[in-house]
This record gives sequence, structure tokens and C-alpha cells, in this order.
Amino acid sequence: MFEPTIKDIAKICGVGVSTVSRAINNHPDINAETKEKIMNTIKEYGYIPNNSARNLKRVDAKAIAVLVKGISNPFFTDMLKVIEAECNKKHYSLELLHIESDEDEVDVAQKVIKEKRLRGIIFLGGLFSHSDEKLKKLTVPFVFSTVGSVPENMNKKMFSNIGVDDRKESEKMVEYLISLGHKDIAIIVAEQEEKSIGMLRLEGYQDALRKHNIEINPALIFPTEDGIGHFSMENGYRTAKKLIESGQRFTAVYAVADALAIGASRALTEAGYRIPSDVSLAGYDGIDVSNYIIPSLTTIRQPIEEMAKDTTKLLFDIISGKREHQHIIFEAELLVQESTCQVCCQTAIN
Amino acid sequence: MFEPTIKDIAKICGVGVSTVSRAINNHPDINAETKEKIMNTIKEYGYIPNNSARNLKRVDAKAIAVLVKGISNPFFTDMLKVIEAECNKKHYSLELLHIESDEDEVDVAQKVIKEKRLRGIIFLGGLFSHSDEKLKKLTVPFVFSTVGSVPENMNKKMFSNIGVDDRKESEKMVEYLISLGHKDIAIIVAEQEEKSIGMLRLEGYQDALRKHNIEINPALIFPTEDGIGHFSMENGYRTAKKLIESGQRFTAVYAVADALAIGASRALTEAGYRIPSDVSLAGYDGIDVSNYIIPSLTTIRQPIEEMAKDTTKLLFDIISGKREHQHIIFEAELLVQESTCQVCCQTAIN
DNA sequence: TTGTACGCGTTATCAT
DNA sequence: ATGATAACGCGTACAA
Repeated sequence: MFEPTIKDIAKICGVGVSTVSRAINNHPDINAETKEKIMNTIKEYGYIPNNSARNLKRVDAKAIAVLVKGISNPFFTDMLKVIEAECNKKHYSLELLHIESDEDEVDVAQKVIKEKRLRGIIFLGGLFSHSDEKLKKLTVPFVFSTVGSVPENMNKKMFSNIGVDDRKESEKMVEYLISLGHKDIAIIVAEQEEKSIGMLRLEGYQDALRKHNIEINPALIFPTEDGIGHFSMENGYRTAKKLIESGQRFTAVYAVADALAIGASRALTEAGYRIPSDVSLAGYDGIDVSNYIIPSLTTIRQPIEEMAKDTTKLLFDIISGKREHQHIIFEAELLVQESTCQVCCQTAIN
Repeated sequence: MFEPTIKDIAKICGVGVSTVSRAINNHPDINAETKEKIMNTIKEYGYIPNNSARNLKRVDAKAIAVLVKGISNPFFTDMLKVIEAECNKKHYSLELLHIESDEDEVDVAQKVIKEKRLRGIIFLGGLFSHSDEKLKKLTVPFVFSTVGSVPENMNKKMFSNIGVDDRKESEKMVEYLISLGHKDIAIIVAEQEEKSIGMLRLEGYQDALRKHNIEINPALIFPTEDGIGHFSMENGYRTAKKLIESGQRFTAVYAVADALAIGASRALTEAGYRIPSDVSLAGYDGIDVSNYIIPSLTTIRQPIEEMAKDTTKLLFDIISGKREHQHIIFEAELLVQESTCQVCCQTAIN
């Protein structure tokens, strides 16, 4: 099958290649008639400009990329939807990149910057501590989204980040549980790496307990299993099972992600617990499904829409030189729903 | 910042560019020592080959693309996970493309084939009737995945498709509901376009009713709303509300997607129905969350893992010339869980 | 307003 | 085993 290039089109139309180039790139210096003629032949012959060749020459591309670590996380796809819409509004095209949890997002970003003529990058998920040296290699502005706190040793002038204060919000949730009279609060926590989101939320849990003079019982801290997705429902289910089998006394379960909480709800139900009358259950994230399940899940609702909008807006502002790098913390909302209640309403267990 | 090209590296090492090219592309004809020296300087200077330039020259790329229509659908992200893993096994790289529901997937595919040197494409979602002419323009093999039936007028030699028989499986579900004694089965159906997945599942519903001599009551067919995601929980919620407000008598609700069913479950619960004792609820897809919610959802479980594996395997086989295009239908499983029961256990309503 | 010619960074071909 | 050089398809300075 014949795949015409810009030269072929030029030859067919009896014009020079630059004229064709001008036609397809909406340059002003071109006769309306010639342009129309060219556009017609382009359509007729099904000519498609080769993007690789374009990228090789172009300086300017009106394109950004989103680099997602863990695309199956509904939290990210929700963000993605909004980001895509914002980009369309600005007539920017969006390159979607997905990486495995063991790849280095900055390395990948570097490559794609070279390949495309990107003007900026949004990181979704991942990150925690990258060396300045590495970040310096990214020649376009970038924003770490859904990242509320960054390690102290990073140079904050080099990047933006937007997110909620995981530690504080987590504390908020646990304080709420305490206010309901809960003292034996089990926690299901993912990702035990230092400074990970999971760790921050665990620290918030500990903060709350300390603040209210409740002893931290290590036997109530249940890390998720490796190898099956730290934020998956299956992992929440399995980990909750371990909790139940441990024989520890608890009146509330706090899972550091809604997906984990949903998995836990099944384990608890199967073991005969009723939620919330026997045990209160709380999550974190505020993903869509949390509002529809029965009972609906008490959770920390991250302002997905606002965060996503602000992320893109900030990136565009930095690109156009309107703003410097920012470090924006959003307030999350304690969303009290049906899965939690006063401990006194609960049947004593163990 | 200095961004070295292949020429710079060559100069620094005192070799020709072709030698550097051979080093980075693992060509056999190269001295081990020179190669090592080159690789070292590459690392030292942080050289990254420009992919656009590569794609421009290269014939061969060991890369395929997945074109997803509706990335927020958990069903697709589940598939995606498996496809990614399979590609890694084969040492193929994977380009992820996302398109809006109103874009034409074949057009997008065409562009990216030109840009990259792809060897094949997997379509996830979308499709239903594309003209032969258009498909002819795709110069690499492609597979429509999760598509069980294709319009008669399409030339089946040009493409592969893999999926379940939506109409038949849907019928299976409704027959099961009928076997439980249900006659007044409301259906929540998405995407009213001809030959869409939603329509196929609706046809299956009608087939089942006809087969068992139950009159099809149009007042029990509830299409989802436009403009908010035809397969979203919110839409399931709203549509179920309409059903409830309609005052129609029903003993079972069948939603043509699990997400819709989950939304419906909340609407039903809020209206005072207990599931399944007051009303049975059934979904379709078998997404993860259906197994964890309470009550777990009776659904048609599509063999996600197998379908995804087979999709990639088939594509690779076609690429390597081992097989012709195939049209593979998988059996889905009627997964009976907690959300359905005999109608006689149910309280009469209306 | 239009056309010519060069170069973007890389790989493939052909010498050596 | 290695190097020089011609493409790849396009955008753009510059000339016309």
C-alpha cells in the first residue's frame, strides 16, 4: 500500500514541500486556494504526517505527558479523566505513560522528553525521594500530583507537588474513631517503605493515638502482603483475615486505602462481624465505589477533581512562566458514612 | 545543560557513530572492549538515544500498542495488567493509548503506526463496525479484544477479535433469574447504539424472556442517562432510582455491567429494599469489586486473565506469521453469589 | 506568496 | 571490527 510523504503530496500538487508544510501547520503565509487544494489531495491520498520526523525538527509541541505508576488504581483513573479534559480545553495533547512499580519514573520521563517535544510532565503516583541530580536532568517543568509531603532533602525549587497531607488527614480519621470511643483500632497498612504514602498514614495513626494517650499496640498494626498489589482489595481481604485470626481484640479497623477497606469488609463479614454494629470500618481516598457499597464507607475524601484541575493549571502556568514552582496542600474531607459508629453501640468482642 | 548525541559520544570515544550505534543496539560485530568503553562514556555523559530519530530510520521495533477506549473502566485496567505482563515476557515494549469515547480508534491507530514502528495493535473497548477501507489502512495486524461478536458486513480476514458472546451470556444470566422464579425482571441497559455491547446484552435479556414465554415489558427496560459515563456507578444509581419511582412491579434487577449494578444496589437499599430478600440483583463483567461487596454480586464473569493472555498471544502469533486472524469466543461463567435468590423467598412488592 | 536546500539524530549499507 | 555516508520525513531559513 502506498504511503505518501510530504514530498509526494508536494509533487502531486505541483508545489514545494514547504508549502505543504505550511498548509498542514496552519501557517499564515499561504494562499487560501493553494491551501485548499493541498488539503484536498492530502485527504484523497490519505496522507498522515510522520510524527517522529516532526518531533525531530520541532521545538514546540503543545504537549504534556502524564506518567502514572499503577494505572489500575481507580484513584488515578479518576484524576486522569479530569486532567485529560483540562488538556483538551487548552488544546494541549496528552501523552499517557504507564510504568511498573519497580521502574524509575524519572528515568522514563527523561526518555520521553527526548522523544517528544513535551512542555511538561505530571507524575501520578510513585515518587518519594529523588536526587536533585536526577531531577535536574528533566529539562521541562514537572508536577508531582497527589503527593502532599516531600522529603526534606529535596530541593523544592526544582519541582511542584500537589496533594493532601497524608499524615495529618490520617490522624484526623483516627481521631474521629477515637471520638467514637474506639481504643482498640487495628490498622491495615500498605507499603512499608520509608516516606511512602502508607507510612505517612501509619504515622498519622500513631500521632492520633499518642495525642489521646492510647497505647500503640504493635499487634494491631497489620502490613499488607507483598506481591499482590499493596492497595488491592484482595490484599485488604487477606490482611483482615490475619487480623481476625490473630485473636487480638479490636472495635475498629482502619485501612489506609478504600480498596483495602472493601477487601477487609468482606473478611470481617465472613467472620461474622456486622459493620458497623460489631466493628467500625474506615478507609482512605474517597474513591467512587466507597459511596455506593453497603454500608457506605467512612473515609478521607481527597478532592480528586480540584487536585487534578489544579495540577494541570499549575503546570500550564509554570510552562508559560506565570508562576514559580509551588507546593500545594489540599484539605481532605472526613467523610462520615455508614461504616462507623459509637463503640458503645457495638457488641463487645473477645 | 549539555545533551549529548550519538555523534558526541562517538567523538569522545574516538570512534565512528556506527560503532556507537552498534554498541547501544547489541549488534554482534563489535569488539567487547570498545563496546564497554562506549557504554561507560554513555553512562558518564548521560546520553539518551533520541527515539524519534530511531523510529524514523528503524524498520523493526519490537513494540505493540494497546488502544483503550475508556481507561477508567476497571474491566480494562484488569486486562491491561495482564497484557503488560505478557509483553514484558516477550521483551516487547508497549505503547498505551487512551482515547475519548467520541474519537475514532482506527484513525488514532493509523497515526501511531506511522509514528512508531509498531508491529501490532490491540483494541480494548470501542469498535463496532468499521469499514473495510479504513481497516485496510492499518498496515500491521490488530486484535479487537473483549469483542465477542462483530457485524456481519465486516471482512473477517482482516482482523482478529476475542471476547465472550455478550448476547448469549446475557441470556444465560436472565435464564438463571427466571429459574429462580423471577418474571418481573427490570433491566438497566447502557449504550443504546446499534450493535453496542449494551444492546447485545439487552437482546440476550429479551431472548431469555421469549424463550420462557414471559412477555417483554418495555416499561421494565431502563436505559442509562447520557453524559455521565454509561457504565458508571452513578449512572446505575440514577437509573435504578427512576426504576423505583416508576412504580413498576419487579422482583429482580439486572444491570448490564457490574458498576451499574453496584450503583443500583445503593438506590435499592436507600429505597428500603433488601438484597436479595426483597429484590434480586445481577450484574455483568465479573470485576474484582463484585466479589468483595456485601452482598457479593451475582454476575457473568468474563475470563479476564485468559482473554488478555490469549489476546497478546494471538497478536504475537499473527505478527510472527504462525497463525491467521482468528475470531475467538470465550465462555463466560455464571457466577452465582449472594445478591440473588428464589423469588419465593422474597416479600411481594407492589 | 512560494520553492530550494539543509539539518534534526539515528540506523543501514557499503566500504575498508 | 570499524568508519563514512546515505537515507528516514519533516520544518524552516533563506532566497526568489
